Amino acid sequence: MTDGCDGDAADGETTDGGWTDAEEEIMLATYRALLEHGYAGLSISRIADELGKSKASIYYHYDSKEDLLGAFLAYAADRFQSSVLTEADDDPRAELERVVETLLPLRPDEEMRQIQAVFLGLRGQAVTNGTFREQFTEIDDQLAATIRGIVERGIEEGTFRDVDADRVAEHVLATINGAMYGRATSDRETAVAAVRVSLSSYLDAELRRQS
Amino acid sequence: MTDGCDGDAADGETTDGGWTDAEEEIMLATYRALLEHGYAGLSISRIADELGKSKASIYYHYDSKEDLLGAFLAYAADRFQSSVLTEADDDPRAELERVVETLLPLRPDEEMRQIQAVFLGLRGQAVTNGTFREQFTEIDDQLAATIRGIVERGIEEGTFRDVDADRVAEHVLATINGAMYGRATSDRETAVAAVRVSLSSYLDAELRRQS
DNA sequence: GTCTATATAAGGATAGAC
DNA sequence: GTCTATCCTTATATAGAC
Repeated sequence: MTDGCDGDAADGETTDGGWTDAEEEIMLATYRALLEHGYAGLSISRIADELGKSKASIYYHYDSKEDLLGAFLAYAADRFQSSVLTEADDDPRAELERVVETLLPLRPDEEMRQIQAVFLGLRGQAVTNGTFREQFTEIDDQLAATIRGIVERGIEEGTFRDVDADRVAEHVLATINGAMYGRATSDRETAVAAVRVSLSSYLDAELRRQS
Repeated sequence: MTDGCDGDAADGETTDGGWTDAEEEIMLATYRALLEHGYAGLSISRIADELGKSKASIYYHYDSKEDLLGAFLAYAADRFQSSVLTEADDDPRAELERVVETLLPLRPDEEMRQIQAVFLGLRGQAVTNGTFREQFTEIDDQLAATIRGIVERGIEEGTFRDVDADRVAEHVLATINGAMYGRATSDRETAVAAVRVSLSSYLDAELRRQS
């Protein structure tokens, strides 16, 4: 990578993360290009068009397309994960429900639909791209840890039964991912609602104290 | 499409489906090319290399790359679905477990891993490709119907409780898809086993008669 | 940091011979 | 049905001016 997450706070850097203004503009242009053309149709030319600058200016900031895409995935993952971690400290069951609603909203707004579409478009490449694969491994690891943490807290507080938190977390994550994936790659409109209902009743049955 | 699923049994057609020998060879070459280079690296040249023939010979059979890919997805879906439908008439709970084991094997052989990798690589394109999207909608519809049918049979036979078969089916499908997807696009090796255990205990709790 | 111009390769697709 | 040869477009990436 040309630049990216190094610590030195050079001029023009924004408050969050380690992205210069120019780099962030390129990331946003990449996002728009992905939305319009999908991963298969993504090119440096397209990104440059969205950016309103020349192709060469992109190569000043990133050594190659691969480099740029790696940086973009890190950028997107960062924003994706922080959107999930916006949680007040409710009771664990409500917190769990809010994580589900965040990742798998019953009525997603256009922005969420787009973010997930872009994300899943990239994730499809992880089948054959090792760098992407590593990054999505980390993303899922962190999501699973978040869910597991909530379940563990519920157990400690005595709100939940003494279940295997890891199993529950993996089940919930897989179900969310599967429904998210289905929503983004098919037109089975009623599926998500059915999964949401079933997932909630599963969690109630699995976690509620009197079994 | 140039040819494909029309009914007339022209010369050179194989027993199953509506594929001529030449077309099936192209499908197999496409499969190998996808395995080696992934969707992003798939080109007519690569397919021709795998086929051992010239690019032009492919254009004799298919009008365009898009045409070829549509045919390939239909071909792959056909083989994928028939692999799931290989079920003897056990009791419904065992049949359910075998569907899960087929789609989400604890120890997948290399062939299954490859089939799923290719499949998910294509599915990633359904985010932006309407034709693919329609085909995956149909695939998921049929998988859901298969699962739902087993649950309904169990209810009729009195083996299962009177649950909402559709909800259970959508839950199971989403969980399977999510775990399959995770396996193909990340390196979280223990996740599938955890999901399998959790899914089995969910089905036991949800379906067993005395609630 | 950004531009124009360009090198070089690969892509999809067709023409016409066999 | 398959081949070679070719057209045209697009892609990644670089050089060198400003």
